Amino acid sequence: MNTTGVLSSPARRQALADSYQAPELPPPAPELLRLLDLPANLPETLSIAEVAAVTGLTAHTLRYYERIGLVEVARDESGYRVYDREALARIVFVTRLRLSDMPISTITHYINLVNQGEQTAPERLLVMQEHRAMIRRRLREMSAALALTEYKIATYGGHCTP
Amino acid sequence: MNTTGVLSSPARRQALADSYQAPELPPPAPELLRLLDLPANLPETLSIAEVAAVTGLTAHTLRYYERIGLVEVARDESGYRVYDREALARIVFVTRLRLSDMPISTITHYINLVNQGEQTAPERLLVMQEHRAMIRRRLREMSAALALTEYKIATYGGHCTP
DNA sequence: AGTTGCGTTCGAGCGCGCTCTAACCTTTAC
DNA sequence: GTAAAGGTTAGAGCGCGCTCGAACGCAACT
Repeated sequence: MNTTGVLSSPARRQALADSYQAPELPPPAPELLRLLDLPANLPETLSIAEVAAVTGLTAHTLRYYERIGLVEVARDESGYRVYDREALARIVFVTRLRLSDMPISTITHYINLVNQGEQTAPERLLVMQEHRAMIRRRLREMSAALALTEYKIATYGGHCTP
Repeated sequence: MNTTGVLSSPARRQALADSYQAPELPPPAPELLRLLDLPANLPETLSIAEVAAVTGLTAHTLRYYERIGLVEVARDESGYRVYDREALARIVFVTRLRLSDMPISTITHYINLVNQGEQTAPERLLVMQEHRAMIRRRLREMSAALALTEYKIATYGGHCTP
């Protein structure tokens, strides 16, 4: 039973699904890109299906993220998850880091530092600086691979010699 | 017994290892970057350890790549692998594609097309065009993640809200 | 001749990041 | 009332890309 009046009604679910496009699974990256600028007209709290709809993650993955301690999610009287703005922000943050291939272990470490308070700021800075170096390296590698791919396309098939 | 005179002597192995830096495993990406411009003074044929030294892959991985059909490698009289220039080029090519996160199944498919001859050029082109689109998407995602990381660094730690 | 080290094959194992199943409960629609 | 749709947990399973172990062979050095 829902006495708070904030849980998802079918109409609301439908509206959310419509306004953010139902996630079609084969190409997952486009809807993940939406994360980089989330719509501002979101309700105060969201159900797990709604978070899944706006983030492009599956409900399974959201439960998994909670299980491994990446986010804490409140429950209603029936035990259903209730994602508030903070929880959603955390999910979005984690998803962005995942998009740049930060290992979950590193994200967990970083979030543990955050939970420990402000005195861990220097170590957090270090984590992010290392991550920046990794991203830059990967950007270089991907750019080189893009050049190779462009070359292959330009030569229309070509052979297996680089 | 080695009657060809091309197999690795300890001195040659040493020289190769010296001239290309022994691979130190914790950060694997730097030596993989070397692949993007291989040194030109390579011998005609290489042993598996030598290929490992110049590519940064492990001998285990090289055997694995051969096992799954990504490359064919000749043997000497004792059954040892002998990598000629063509095999090395293939390994380098595969490694570049892997660096851009092309799945091994796609690489296998592409290489099968190459082995089937010139009439598969159109399909190969398609494969590469799709791969290019994937690389471009990933470059955008990584750039966005870089921006987030720079922001975190600029605000020195910050919170878990993006 | 013996030791050391690089090579071979086959097959199992592993770490990561999900992904799914089973069994069960709550809410909503008809 | 009943069925459908969505939620819960705990735990197993999976696909990928290696990675490693075992048992053995060959080669070079001393």
